[in-house]
Amino acid sequence: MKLTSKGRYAVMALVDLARFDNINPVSLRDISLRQGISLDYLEQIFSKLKKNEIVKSIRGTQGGYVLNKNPNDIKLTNIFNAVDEKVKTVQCRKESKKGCNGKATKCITHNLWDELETHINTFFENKSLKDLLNNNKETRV
Amino acid sequence: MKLTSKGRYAVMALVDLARFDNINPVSLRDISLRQGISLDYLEQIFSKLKKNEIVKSIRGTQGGYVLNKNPNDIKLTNIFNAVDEKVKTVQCRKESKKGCNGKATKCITHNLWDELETHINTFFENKSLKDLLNNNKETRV
DNA sequence: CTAAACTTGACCATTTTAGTCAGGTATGTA
DNA sequence: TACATACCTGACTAAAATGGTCAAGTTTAG
Repeated sequence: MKLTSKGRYAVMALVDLARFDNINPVSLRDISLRQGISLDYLEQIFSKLKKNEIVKSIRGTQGGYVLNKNPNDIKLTNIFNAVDEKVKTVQCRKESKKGCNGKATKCITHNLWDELETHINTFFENKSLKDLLNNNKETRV
Repeated sequence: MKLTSKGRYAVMALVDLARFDNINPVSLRDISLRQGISLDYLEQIFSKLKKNEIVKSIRGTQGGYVLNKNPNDIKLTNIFNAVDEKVKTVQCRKESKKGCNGKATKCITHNLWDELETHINTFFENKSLKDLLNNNKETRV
């Protein structure tokens, strides 16, 4: 059970972005340098963030990315959904007519995994980019 | 962010085991049939559960596995640790002298991932095999 | 003495991850 | 108008993790 780097980088990059975009659009090159994330990889990530209307892009010299919403309205859920970081605890999904593992009934631990999934997702839904900014200011060296 | 089948199967198998081992040792073949998990794969899993003293084995005909503790004392944490299902939200670990991503300081979202890890682990620490048995009886069809 | 069940370790195909690479296109500035 | 900077897109890939299988045992009840 681990977080993929795509999800982690997306959040790191957005926190970085949120700290600088009051002044100017922030270029991926700057984020890449500050956060130590490959530029090419960042481009993939931001392409998805843009499709999901979390950021806006400004082309040309002095261009870059800007947040498309208030940091308070960008939840971790939104970010993770955008980059396909999904919480999956069960293989067996609702769509399937069968139960779990090809059985007719739900597997005996089905409720547990549902509960776990909800538990994690709740955490993501309650954390916004704003929270991270505040948290970061407080604990920053 | 997904649960691996090793962790999921381990819990399923133990719940199954807990329901039947009052009478006799339970053979992996039976669990395999009831839960639809490959016998060979179950053997790998139970080898680890045994090393971690969660189950005991009884060899020979009519042999099988038995719980080694009270279901109330077997937490999800114990099971997951046994089969190497670990919750990993950060790459950067405490042992490393460097910060995250080779930087000198902690990455800006480090606290977040630590918090998430704690959040998930708390869930695992508070759930015992006994809870699952009860829950299962209540909701079983 | 033999069948049922545990034990161990090697092996492997597939999928996912975590990127790289190679080309573009748009636009502000000199 | 040139050109540097930055976004944009899609193909490609090495390495790791996953989810097992296979083979060859050992132990013990009946």
